[in-house]
Amino acid sequence: MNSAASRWIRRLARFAALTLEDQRVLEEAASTAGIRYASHENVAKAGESANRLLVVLEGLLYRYRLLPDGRRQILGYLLAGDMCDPRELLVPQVVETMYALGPAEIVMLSVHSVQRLERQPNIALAMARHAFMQQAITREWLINVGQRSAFERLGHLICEIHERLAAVGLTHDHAFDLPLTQAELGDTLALSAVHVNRTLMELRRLKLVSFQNRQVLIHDYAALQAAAGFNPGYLSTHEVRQVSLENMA
Amino acid sequence: MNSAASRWIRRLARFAALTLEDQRVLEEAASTAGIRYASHENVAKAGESANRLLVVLEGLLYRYRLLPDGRRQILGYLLAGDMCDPRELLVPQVVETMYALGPAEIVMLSVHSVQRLERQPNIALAMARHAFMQQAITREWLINVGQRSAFERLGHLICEIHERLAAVGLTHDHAFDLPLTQAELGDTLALSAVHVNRTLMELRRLKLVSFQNRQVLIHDYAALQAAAGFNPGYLSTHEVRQVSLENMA
DNA sequence: CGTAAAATTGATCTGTCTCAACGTGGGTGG
DNA sequence: CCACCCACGTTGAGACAGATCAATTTTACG
Repeated sequence: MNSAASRWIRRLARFAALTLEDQRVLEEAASTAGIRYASHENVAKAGESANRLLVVLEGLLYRYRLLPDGRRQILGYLLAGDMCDPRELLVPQVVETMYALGPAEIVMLSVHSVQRLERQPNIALAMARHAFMQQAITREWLINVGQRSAFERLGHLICEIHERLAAVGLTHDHAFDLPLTQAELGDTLALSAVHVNRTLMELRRLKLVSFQNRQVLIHDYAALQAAAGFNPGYLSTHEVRQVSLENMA
Repeated sequence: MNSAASRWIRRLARFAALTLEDQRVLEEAASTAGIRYASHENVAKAGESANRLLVVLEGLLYRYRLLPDGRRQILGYLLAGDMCDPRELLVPQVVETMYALGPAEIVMLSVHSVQRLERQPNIALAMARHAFMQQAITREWLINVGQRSAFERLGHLICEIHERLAAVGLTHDHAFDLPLTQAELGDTLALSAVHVNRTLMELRRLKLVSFQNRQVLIHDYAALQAAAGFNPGYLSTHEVRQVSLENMA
């Protein structure tokens, strides 16, 4: 299974068991709708009518909000395999926020196409759980920005991205590509670019992570997780085996 | 219409037109499931199995997360008429976070009961849109905590709560009850209680808002909204008339 | 009334921001 | 193929919003 829809299927399969038929339907949806390649451009602007649902096959998009005076907050990433919440189609008039990106391969599903997908119970369940996880991520970010120090924030974000990319096979031995600027990391974590820089150096100095040439290299994942207070539970909604095991101990 | 379910119905009606039959079904769901009254207590703890859906008929609950060292972030409020996202029932094992409250009147809907509700298309739509709005609120909070000053944050939160309470008839001429402690406001806005206090006094000094005896009094709503950069668009998912009008101008 | 929680006030400290300069690498046009 | 350039990263110094610590007053309530 190495088609364009491969990562998408792989991501959804983490949230519900998908039959071969389900997978075929997903492949078809991905190929029917036009594939678009975009680079450093807004994909969907706030205020447009929301009649297409975005799926990311390759690359990284993010959603952000600009305040009148230029301050910016990045609200979430869509990594390869991620898709928007089907509920966005229930709000006819406006996309609440905007998207931008590095080079990426995306699919815009029509309302009709989404309806067909939702007729497959497993797919519907997987999409709902995936959307639910994205909500959990937003909450985690709120905790991050609200309560954690710059050091913890950055470490936590790196752990999260690592887990999410690992789930679709985009990490190789605790290393992965991250085409983000330090300024963009700053707008994600509500830190100045300067302070992101200093914090990254601190992480490197402590031999936890290095980030150079858009490549993240985690040297000591356990220590990083501990230092950042990272707990991956919120990223998987049904693999709760660890928790159950703990409860039995 | 002044039953216990009144505010709930009123809230949902903002997101989709409800027939009399729909309203009857909601009333029934609210009365069938046991009504519980709780005060300063956790309603649902993280880790419990998620087999009931919470509806708030009266009072104020909030969802929070505690970090190991005692830091706390409040993640969202459930005001009178609000309910949890039906998707929470799709994650069988754990409630991701916890709830706590002031005195409140709540309903715990069974899975069965929720399924019956979702068989009514209008209700299903209203619930989905309501849940979608709650997501939008979380994103707005992320922007709040990430980008805005203490002064703006507090003003923004007050505006938001005012709008949400007004939607269910719990404001009287720009005044409303808010049974929150300054420390709780701090944990909501990621500020120390001391600084919340000082900021509240600043708001009062500027004749924008006063907050005394758990009563909020907005003296100049227009000026407050302007000072806080508040735009209520994210609270209503289908009343987009203003935007349309702007677009035509 | 008494007592504990909440609000208020003052003094001091600090994480992070801002401003400003400088280094660096990769793409582009001459 | 070189020279320039511009976005990005790095470094230093100083400033400030908000935290922390520590009283003191006020309010809610049994």
